[in-house]
Amino acid sequence: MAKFAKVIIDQDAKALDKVFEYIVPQEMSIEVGMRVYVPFGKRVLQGFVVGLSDSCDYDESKLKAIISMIEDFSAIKKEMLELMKFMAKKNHLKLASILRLFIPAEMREGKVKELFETIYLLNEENVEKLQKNAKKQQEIVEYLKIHNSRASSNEISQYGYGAIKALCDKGILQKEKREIKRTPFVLSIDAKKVKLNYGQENAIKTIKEDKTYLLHGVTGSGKTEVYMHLIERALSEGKNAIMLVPEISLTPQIMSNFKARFGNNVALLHSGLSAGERFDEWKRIFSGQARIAIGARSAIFAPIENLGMIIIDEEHEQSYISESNPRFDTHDIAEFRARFNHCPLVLGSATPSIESYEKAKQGIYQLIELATRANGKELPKIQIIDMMNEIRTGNSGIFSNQLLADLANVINNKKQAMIFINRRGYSSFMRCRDCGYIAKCMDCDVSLVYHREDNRLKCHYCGKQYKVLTKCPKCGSENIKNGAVGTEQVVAKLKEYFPDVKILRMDNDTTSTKNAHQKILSEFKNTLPCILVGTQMIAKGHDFENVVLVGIVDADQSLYHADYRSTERTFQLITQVSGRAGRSENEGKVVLQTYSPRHYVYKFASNYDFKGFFRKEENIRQTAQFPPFTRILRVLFVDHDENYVRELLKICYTELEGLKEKYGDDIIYLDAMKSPIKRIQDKYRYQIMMRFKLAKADMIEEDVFNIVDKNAKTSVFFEVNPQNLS
DNA sequence: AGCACGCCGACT
DNA sequence: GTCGGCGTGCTC
Repeated sequence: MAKFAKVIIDQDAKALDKVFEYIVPQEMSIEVGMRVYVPFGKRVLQGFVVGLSDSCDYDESKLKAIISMIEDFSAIKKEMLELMKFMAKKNHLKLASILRLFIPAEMREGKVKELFETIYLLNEENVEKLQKNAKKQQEIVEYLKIHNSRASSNEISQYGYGAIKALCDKGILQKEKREIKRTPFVLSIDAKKVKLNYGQENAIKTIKEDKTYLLHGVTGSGKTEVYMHLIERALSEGKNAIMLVPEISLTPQIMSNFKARFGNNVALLHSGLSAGERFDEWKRIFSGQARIAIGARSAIFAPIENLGMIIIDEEHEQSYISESNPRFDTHDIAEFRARFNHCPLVLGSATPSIESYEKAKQGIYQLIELATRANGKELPKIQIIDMMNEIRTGNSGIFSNQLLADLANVINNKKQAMIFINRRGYSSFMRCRDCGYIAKCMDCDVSLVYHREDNRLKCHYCGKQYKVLTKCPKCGSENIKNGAVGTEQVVAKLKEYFPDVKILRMDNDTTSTKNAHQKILSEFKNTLPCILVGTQMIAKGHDFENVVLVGIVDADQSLYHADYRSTERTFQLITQVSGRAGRSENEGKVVLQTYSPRHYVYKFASNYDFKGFFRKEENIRQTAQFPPFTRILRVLFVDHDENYVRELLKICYTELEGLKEKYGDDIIYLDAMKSPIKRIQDKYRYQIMMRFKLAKADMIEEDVFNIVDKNAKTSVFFEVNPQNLS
């Protein structure tokens, strides 16, 4: 029996991000991976046993003993402990925050953040008890007075735990637990058997080795059927599988297909599950009752042993990169687990990411192509409309004459159309027409977006809501209005042209509840003629046989974003959206409206020429020295205290500049700046952006981590090849 | 993260 | 003097 245990305390603080050692009581049969209660200072905390040993590195006389085991089994399996080490090194994350990804929130005592939130209420009667010199406390009270006498704990935690506690003791603040409810998802089941074509058969035969495959299949080529066969084969060999899909395409259709095929062998992990349901699914996987885990990003952490197949569908999707809290790329995790289990990893997409396709080109991944559609149908024709030309000929509206004519045609034939808009809310600012003032969020340095249905202004970063302004706070003018077009306005305009036609809207606002999503889609399915207006989310996986026209209102939206991936994203978007038209015997058409019709992305996208696009884009990235030929590292400093972050930024930057001498032109770029959104949730954000050549990238990264770690007391986040900068 | 310790300004 | 706020440091 081992005498000492190495324990990681389950607290997300930088100062605690190390291994603590404890004595294992003689009668306790502790195993690696178990969760335990340990004495820590004056408190009792939860911890993870990550190692056992007969010797200890710390002063033995100061060691305390483990109090008890939380469960009598190892919640963290060996593979996951290895994964923890890998992630800590690769993404420079705190150990406890990684371990938390591996178990459901339900299991962690009092930490079910998603479901509970502590709210502090101001008790006006006791305010006179405030002491004059208690500045922090006064600030808290001020803050609450401005915010309707209520605030969540993370809104006011900046003022210090001590001050909050003092206020609670005096009765000036009252604690309240608020529950956030979730609604479960309903499944309808219908099984389908499809005959495979040659390409599909070939793919299945090829995918069997311990390596990574890139499955490039045009829209409608039947990738899902390939996935099912691969999973089936893994099961028949006594092995298990994980399949990842983007959250947005976790549609009832896909889920019911898998449920119908694999029954109770499947555990579905999606955001619609309540904490309890999620825990139940986790337990089914953990105990081996469920052998297939299907879900969004976080399902890659499912405690499945003996993996025989890992699949990432729509591998190019942004959502596979976690952009908050523990930041990681799902591809890396999947790669790790596949190699650990010696099984195939399949990355599937109709529009692979440039990164992945480049790897395939270099032979790191094996490329498999599905070039024909399973139903043998042609892809819909894409017509590009030059909107500048429309303006020149006197049409300054949202819709081109061509699109209007095609829509009229669709309606006459009692068919359906989808109108795609490239962004939610569509920057509907509230602006003063006299002085130019724009309504902004108090805590985040961004403009508020006007939402018509509840007539409110919302911050898309922190979710805070404000009443609509009737008077400009700056100049007092009453001439203050919301500008620009959004999904709502497109619907309103369409109603003017086609007053008798059913027009549905689907975006983040109309689908805040899970069932709303389904309701809109089934209404669309059953209405002829009908127009569905929506954002990104109508681009994914829904098959509607009566859709014969897809309109892309403003394709350029994602194009001129200051982001090296924006062209790639535009290509993906167009391909994706176009795939919605003409799914069955009806011939489809796509009308693409743009203000820059000569941009190369439209030429390639309208011909469905992925390879041509890849060659062009690859060339540009290579000459401009962008990923995948270089690596971008963003170091983000976040803190309530602006002076502190700025000071920290300066110190780190100066020291990082020293690396230039060491690495010469392996460092292409280094600069320090404010984050594009300077403040989120009242925390200031500054960043250092670096770009370096691949050859020495790992070494440079390591040095950067060390330099920043040495200087920083608070939260610093590292992101490799960040997606969107905010 | 959360708790103790200790310094320092305000006030009976 | 002493009460209590707030910065600092430590937890196996």
